[in-house]
Amino acid sequence: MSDEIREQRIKEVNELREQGVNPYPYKFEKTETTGEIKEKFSYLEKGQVLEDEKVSTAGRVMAIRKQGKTSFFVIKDVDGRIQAYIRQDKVGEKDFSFFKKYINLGDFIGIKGFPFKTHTGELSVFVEEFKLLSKTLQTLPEKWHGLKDKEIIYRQRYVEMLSNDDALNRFKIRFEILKTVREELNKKGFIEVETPVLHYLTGGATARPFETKMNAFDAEMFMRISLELYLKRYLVGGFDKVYEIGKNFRNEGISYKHHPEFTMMELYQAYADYFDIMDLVEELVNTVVRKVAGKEVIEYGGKKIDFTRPWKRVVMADYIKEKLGADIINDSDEKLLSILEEHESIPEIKERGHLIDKLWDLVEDSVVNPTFIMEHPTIISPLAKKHREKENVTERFELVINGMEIANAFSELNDPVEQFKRFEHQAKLREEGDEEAQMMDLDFISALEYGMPPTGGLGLGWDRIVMLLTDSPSIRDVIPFPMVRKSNEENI
RNA sequence: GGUCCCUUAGCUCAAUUGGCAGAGCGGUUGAUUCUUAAUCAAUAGGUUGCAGGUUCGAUUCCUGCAGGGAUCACCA
Repeated sequence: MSDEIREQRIKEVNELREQGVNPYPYKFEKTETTGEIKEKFSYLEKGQVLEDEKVSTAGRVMAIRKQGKTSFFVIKDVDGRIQAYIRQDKVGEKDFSFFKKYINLGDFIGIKGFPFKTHTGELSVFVEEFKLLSKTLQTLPEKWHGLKDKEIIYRQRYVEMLSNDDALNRFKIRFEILKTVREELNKKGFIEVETPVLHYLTGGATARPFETKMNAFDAEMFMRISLELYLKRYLVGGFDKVYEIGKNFRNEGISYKHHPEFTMMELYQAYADYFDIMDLVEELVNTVVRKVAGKEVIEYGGKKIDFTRPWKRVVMADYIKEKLGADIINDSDEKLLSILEEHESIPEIKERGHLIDKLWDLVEDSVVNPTFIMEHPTIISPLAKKHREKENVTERFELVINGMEIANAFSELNDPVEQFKRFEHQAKLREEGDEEAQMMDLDFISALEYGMPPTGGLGLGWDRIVMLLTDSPSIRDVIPFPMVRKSNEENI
């Protein structure tokens, strides 16, 4: 039982304290990461020793190969792993026997020494001094297969990260992507802003919200389902280019591409239209892919996805007509419904907007390479401006990659009277039982009445980009601490 | 929420038709001064997810529950 090993470790911790050794000391002067050492001394020849070069690093002990008067061990830090070599004749009998007795897999250790390359060519650190930095009481997962139990992986992600190097790397990539996005947008003059998470009204998307309560005002509130309506208020207020990267909360089902709490970026640029935003998102995502993947054609689930610019631009109605024969602009509701029925896809709510959404769902999977799907019908786009030339459609596009909607953007509707009418239609849908329809936000209308410049806006779900760039089959693989059912275990 | 599948040692996995619950890693003890999934010897570690049922006998068959996965529905 693990308890037995745990008891053994606690016994050792107590022994250490009795010997005047703190098993959880305060500090270690770590001057190099494992990666920095590897980079700096990779040029060494087999067997070459650089006794005058001093290095100091620290990390978690991931493997120990103890021998009589010498040991090899491997330490892991955020950069990777490096081997260390300790010998009794170098550190002395007392320290060496301490190492053999008290250093276990999983412990944190700090080492000082010099670099050398073994006879088999592995760059290693020859240990002159070491310090136990933190005792682990738990056993590590199996060293060869790593951790595979999905339940532990999701509930105790830290165990996956510490044992499976690819998990740590996956999350490093996630945050490198977000960092790159910020750098690129900041370079273009966008200002990163914040908006409230708790709303009285939800809007900006069609989704069921999480409900909560604010004690101070004794008021029911919702967690935000989008960032849109508050970000637009910044434009009314005088900001030209803003963006926010933050969590949205949608009280809907979980799937390989859906998670109730997910990371959304929204961006608004005054005086721009949806074509400008198309160029911007194409450049931004392409830059991120090139920087993180180092190439423009990536592999996802064995499939090639080509991010080379320019990306395909397809009118939504044309695409659906080509694939299904349905004309979402001119066909009657009855006709659209009958086509849906042919494909055994019947929406619960038989309102035209839902029929169109359903038809789109049927063809979405056939899009693999980055593609802009354009000109969505007005009826399913309550916040988008009417198309400047065509009837019944908006200046909107969605970026679709590998059957997933990655981004959604429009020339933003800034006519307050028109916006009010669109909200009224949404309100009617709500009354008819569509819990996902948007709520009437009169303060937002009021903001528009003060005037919002012509604006191009974008929403982009970065989790899905992270999936693509880490070849992860599920969004839960790229959300560090995904939602799990409340545990029954008392001691987890 | 529906349907199907999974749950055995800390971890990764076995267990023939329903017939003594096993291995590797990890742990402990010992040997070992260039190992790298180190090696060698010894050893501890189990209420087979939980609760019932069928049976002489259940890890194995049945029912319920819990957790997890896949998929469908809703959604991005």
